[in-house]
Amino acid sequence: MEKPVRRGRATEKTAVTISDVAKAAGVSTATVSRALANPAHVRADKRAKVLEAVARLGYAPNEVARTLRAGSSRMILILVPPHYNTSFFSTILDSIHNELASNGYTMIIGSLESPTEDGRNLTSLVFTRQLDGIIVLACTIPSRLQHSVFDAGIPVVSVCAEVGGHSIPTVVLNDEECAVLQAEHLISLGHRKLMYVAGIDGDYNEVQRYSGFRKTLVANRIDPQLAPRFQGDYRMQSGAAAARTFLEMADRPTGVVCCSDEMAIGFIRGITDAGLSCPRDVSVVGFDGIEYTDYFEPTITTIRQPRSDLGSSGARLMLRALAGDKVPTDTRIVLPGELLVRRSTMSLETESV
Amino acid sequence: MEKPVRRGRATEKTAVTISDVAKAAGVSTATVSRALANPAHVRADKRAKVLEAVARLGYAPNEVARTLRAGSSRMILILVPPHYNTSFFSTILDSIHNELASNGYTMIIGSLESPTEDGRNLTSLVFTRQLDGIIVLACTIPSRLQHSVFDAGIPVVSVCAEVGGHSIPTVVLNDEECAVLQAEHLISLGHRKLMYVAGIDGDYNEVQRYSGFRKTLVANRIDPQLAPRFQGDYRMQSGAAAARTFLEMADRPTGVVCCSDEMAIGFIRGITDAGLSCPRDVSVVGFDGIEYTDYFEPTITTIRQPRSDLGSSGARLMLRALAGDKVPTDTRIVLPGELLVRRSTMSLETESV
DNA sequence: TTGTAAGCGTTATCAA
DNA sequence: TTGATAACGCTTACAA
Repeated sequence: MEKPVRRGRATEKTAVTISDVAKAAGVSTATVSRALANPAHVRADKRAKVLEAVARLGYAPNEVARTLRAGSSRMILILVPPHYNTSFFSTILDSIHNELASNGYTMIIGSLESPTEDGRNLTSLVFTRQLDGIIVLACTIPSRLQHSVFDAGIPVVSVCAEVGGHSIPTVVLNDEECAVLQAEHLISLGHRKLMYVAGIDGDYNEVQRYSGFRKTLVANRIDPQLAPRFQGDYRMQSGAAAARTFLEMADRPTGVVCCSDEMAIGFIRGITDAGLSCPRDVSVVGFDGIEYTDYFEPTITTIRQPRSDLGSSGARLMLRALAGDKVPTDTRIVLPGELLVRRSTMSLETESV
Repeated sequence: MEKPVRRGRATEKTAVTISDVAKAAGVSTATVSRALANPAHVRADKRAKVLEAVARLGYAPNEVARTLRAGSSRMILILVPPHYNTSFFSTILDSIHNELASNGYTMIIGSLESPTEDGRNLTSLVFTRQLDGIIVLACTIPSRLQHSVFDAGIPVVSVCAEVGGHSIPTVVLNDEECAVLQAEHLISLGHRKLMYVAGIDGDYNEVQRYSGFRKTLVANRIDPQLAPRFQGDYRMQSGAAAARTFLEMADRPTGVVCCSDEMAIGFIRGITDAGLSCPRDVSVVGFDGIEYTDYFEPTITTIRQPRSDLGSSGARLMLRALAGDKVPTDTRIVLPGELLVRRSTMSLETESV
C-alpha cells in the first residue's frame, strides 16, 4: 500500500477528524459516522467506544465536508426586508430560531439592506452555499433574486406577507380584518373624517390593509374618495411627512389610520410640533404593536400582531417541507391580530365638551 | 478507462459544475479554476473561452467544495448581543456588511438571543463551518463560548465594547468622556442632585460610563455617594422601573443620566404616568442616539454614537487581519461621541420661575 | 453489524 | 501556461 502523500496547503492547526476518532476507537470511519448519525445501527459497545473517543478528542464533525457529501447544509436562510424594524422582527426571528434550532437547523439572516446589496450576494449564497430552505420575512423579493430563489429547488416559505407572483406556503396576519378593526374603532368613537397613512405602495400588507380600511368606510356610509390617503413607507419619517400634509388640509380629518406604529409615532411627533395635540385634536391608530407604542406619549392604540406564532408557524411549515412532507403551495395559515386600545384615540364627543 | 459508477444519493437537480465548464470550453478543470481565481495566470484566449462557457452555462462555483478544499469560507460571523436594539445596531451591521462585501466576504449574524441558545450552536458554527473570522458586537461572551471562539485560531475583533479577559483588536466609543458630557450638561444647567440609571452590571460600556459620571461629580464637588445609582439593563422596562424607584425618593434628583436611550424613554414614561413632567420636574439624558429619541415627546437629549464609523472601522480591522497583516492585539480605535441637546433637559433656574 | 472505498466539487501540486 | 490528479473530511452503497 502506498503511503499517501500530503498535497495541498498545509493545515496550520490540524483539527480532529473522523479518522482520528476511528483510530482511537479502533473502528472504521464508517462506524464513527454511523454511531453519531444513526446510533441504533451500531452495536452498543462499539458505540460507547466511539463516543468516548469523540469526547476525549473533542471531535466535532466538519459541517462543510458533511454538506458537500450529503448535499444538505441544515442551514435555512431568513430573508429580512431592508431597514427592518427590530422592535418588530426580533421576536419573530427568535421564535423561528427556536423552532429550527431544536430540529438541528441553523438559521442565517440575509437582508437586502444596503444600497450595494443588489441581491447578487444573496443569489450566490442561495446557489452556492447549499442552503436547505428559505424563509421570506415580509419581503418583496426583487425579480432578479426571485429567479434564483425559486429555481434553487429548495423549499421556500413566506411569513408576514405573500410573495407576489409565486404561490408558496405562507403564514400571514388577517391584515384586512385588522384594518377593519382600526377604522371601526375610530368610527365607533364618532370619527367620520378619516385619513389613511399607507405603507409601501403595492406591498402585500399595504394592499390588504387599505382594502379593509375602504370597506369599513363604505360599510359605514362614508365615501372613501373623501378620505385622504398619504403614501408612506412604514418608517417614522414618512409619518412626520404625513403630518405635514395633514396640517395643510383645510378640512382636517379627526381620525388617522396608520399602516405601521412607526408612522403613527412620526405623525404624532409632526402634529405635536405644530402645536396640535393627540388625541385631543386628532386620534391616531398604529399597526404592529411594537414596544415603543406603550412608552410613547401618548401611548398608542394599535394592532398587536402575534409575532411568536407567526414565526414558529412559518418555521414549522419549513420543517415539514424539509422532512419531505409535500406542503401544498397554496397553504395559508392566517393568524388573528388584536386591537389594543390606548390613549392616542378618544371619542369625538368628548373633544367638543 | 473505467466508467465511474455513481454512488451516494442521486442529485435531484444536477447543478453546473466546474467540469461541465471545462468540457464546454475545451480545457481542464484546473484551467477553469485558475481563469476564475487567478486570471493573470491564464492565456487570454483560453480565459475568454472559459468566461464565455461560464456565462453560457450559468456556472457558479460551489462554495462548499471551495471551502472544504481551500480551508476558508470567506464568511465572517457577527456576534450580536441578546435582545439587541436594531434601531441602534442596524446601521453598524450595515456598514460592516458593506465593508466586508466589497472585499468578497459574506457576513452571517449569530446572536446569543434565545434561552435555548446557550452558545453551543455558535460553538459548533465556529468550529465546523470553517468561519474565517468573528466580529463581536457589544457582546459579553459567555466563558464557554470564549473558549471555542478564541481557540478556533481565526481573527477576532471587538466593536463597541472590550471583551473581558482577552486582548483583541477593538473599536470603541470614548464612553467615559461621553458620560462626562452627559453629566456636565446637566450640571451646567444647574442640576446638582443627579441620578444614574445603569446598564447591565459589569458590562464594559456601563463601567466606563459610570466612571465618567462619578468623575464629573467629583470634579464638580458633588459627592458621588449621594447620587443614587439604579441597576438597569439598557431596556425600556428597566427605565420604567428606575422611575418607580425615583418616585419613592424623599429628596428627588432633578437630573437623570441614563446609560441608554431606551431606559431614558422608559424613565420618562414612568414619571409621566405619575403626573410628573419631563423636563419641568426632571431633566433626563439618554445615550446612543437612536432615531426614536428624536420622535419621542419630549425629544431626548442624548449622546450620538458614530455608528457607521464604528462598524466600518471594525470591519477594516478584520480585513487587515484576514489579509495576513498582524494586527496587534492591543489595537484600540477610539471614536468620539457627540452630545445632542434636545428638549428632555432644561435649566433648573427656569423651573423655579 | 461492520469495513472498504467511491465520490461530493473544488483547489493546488507537480510534471510536462 | 497547461493538464492530470491528489487531497479536503465526510457519508453511504455495497460486500462481507
